[in-house]
Parts: sequence; C-alpha cells; structure tokens
Amino acid sequence: MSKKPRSMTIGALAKAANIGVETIRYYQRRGLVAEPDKPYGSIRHYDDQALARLQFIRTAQWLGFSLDEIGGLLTLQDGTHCDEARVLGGQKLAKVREKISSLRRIERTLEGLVQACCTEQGDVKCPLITSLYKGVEENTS
Amino acid sequence: MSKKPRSMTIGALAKAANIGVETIRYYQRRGLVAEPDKPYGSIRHYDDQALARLQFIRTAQWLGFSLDEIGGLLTLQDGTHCDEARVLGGQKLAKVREKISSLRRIERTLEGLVQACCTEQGDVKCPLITSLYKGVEENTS
DNA sequence: GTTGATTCCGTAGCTGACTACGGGAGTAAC
DNA sequence: GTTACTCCCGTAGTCAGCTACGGAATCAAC
Repeated sequence: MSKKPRSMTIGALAKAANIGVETIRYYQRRGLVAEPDKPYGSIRHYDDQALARLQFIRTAQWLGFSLDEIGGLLTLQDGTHCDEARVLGGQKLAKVREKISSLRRIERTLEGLVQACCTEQGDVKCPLITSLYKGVEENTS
Repeated sequence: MSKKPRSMTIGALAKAANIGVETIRYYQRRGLVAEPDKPYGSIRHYDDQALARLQFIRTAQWLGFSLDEIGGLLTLQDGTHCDEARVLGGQKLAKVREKISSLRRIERTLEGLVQACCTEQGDVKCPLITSLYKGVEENTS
C-alpha cells in the first residue's frame, strides 16, 4: 500500500537494476521487456513493474536460463502454468547437475596435474604438459 | 618402436581427431597447429604429431582453457617450464572451484523452486515464477 | 578418362549476449 | 539561456569458437 509507483527514465531504471542502458534497449528489441509509450515530444518513463521484470531476467540468467528461455518463462508470468514452469526448472536442474559433475572431474584432474608438477620437479618433462599430450583419462564429457 | 608415422590427409586427420576439417583449418589460422609444407602441385600431409597436437588442444579445452591460453601452453611444450605450467594450472583450478560452488548454489535454489512447484500446486501463483520476480536470495555471484 | 569425392584458400556468416557510435532531440542545473 | 547531460533510434562492432560457401585443383575408383 505504501508503494508509490516511481517513474523513472531509462537511465534511472538502468541504475536501479544495475544494468546498462544499452542492455535494456537490447532486451526491448528482443521483446523481453516492453517499451512504454512515449509522450508526444518527450521521453519514455518506466515504473517498478519494469524494474521487477529486469530483476526477473537477471535472476533467471543467474540460474542459467538463456534469454530465449527467459522469454518462454515470461509467457508463464501469470503464474497459472505451474506445471510448465516446473518442467523447465527440472530440465535446468538436470543440466546444472551435469555441469557440476563434469567440473568435479575436471577439478580432480587438474588437482592431480598440479600436484604432479609440484612433486616431480626434478624430472625432465613437465607432467602437466605431457598429460595434455597423452590426453588425460577419458575426457568423454 | 612399432609406431609407423602415418601420413594423413586433412580429412583423415580430422576423422582421427574427431574434429571438423574446417576447425583444423581454423586452428591453423590461429597458429595453434602448423600447416605442413605442400608438395608442389599436391596436397598437404599430416603425421601423428599433428594428431597429438589436436588431442592436446581438445584436452586442454575440456579442462577449461581458452584457445588463447592453449596457445600459451603450447609454447611451454618442451616441458622445461614446469613452474609456469603449474601456475596456469593452479589458476584454472581456482576458477573451476569457483564455478562449482556457484553452480551448487544454483542447484540448491532450483531444487527448492521445483520442490515448491510440486507441493504448493493448489496455490494461485506459481512459486518458481514468483520467486524469479522477487529475486531468489542474494544472487550476487 | 570420366565421375565424384577431397583439398585448398580466402572470405563471410553464425550464435549469444551484449556494447558502442553517431547525430538529433529533450531535460536539468545554474 | 547556455551548457552539459541524458534520451532516442538505428545500425554496426565485439568476443569466442566455430561453420559455411564457392570455385579451382587434385586424388581415388572404376
């Protein structure tokens, strides 16, 4: 009730959302955020809804959604498509878990290589480099 | 001792390395792999060393090195710059660990959202979507 | 010796997510 | 009322890592 719908220029909006002005325009071109009507001979003004939408985009991006996918999520914005949203979220979750396990394997491999570099210093060949040539384990991910 | 240095066309090399021909040419343009001399009025031929180099690149890419960084690693290929290689590997390792912890946070968040979608089905608003609008926790990563 | 695949080479296009530029119009501060 | 910032709008450039195209030369099979 205490929310007065602020009116912002695109610059203020950008600052509030911590996003570049050009990035907002880019989102407008992609159809992710609306371009409010421009008063005749004046400048466009944005409200808190526009800000919320930008935060939505940022959060979804942080969760690993692409801008296209975010466009899809935004069409579900009325909140009545819980099933679809859950499916999309579940798919993302699966991908995130894949990435994590792949990165864990990479972590272990790098750990081993850096370790080997530390210990086998006196050797002729650098174990990290030679391992890269041999191909570290099965890098089938 | 039993290794006969195979002679391959670029197509065979590509197949052996499981890389596209155009990609190999691209690596040549980037200076990552050498272009062997072309016999007068004939075709270039590649040997196992070229194949090894491509495998090096693929493995290093899998470990998260960019092509520029791989170029750097390749200048250390004589194996006498163990220190430098170790530093580069250590830096990569740190970045990999950062990515993992960031992804773990994302994983937990998504888990929670998808869970909420499952349980609060009867509610009016979809919790995943509304969470995106609110901004899930501090997404300061 | 002809057909059909490959190679060669330069250049151009693609994807995703921005980021920059330029020039005219509008706005804010003093 | 002038200076200096900001907005508007379209177009173009950036980055990484490819991927595609086109036309001539070469090779492999029959």
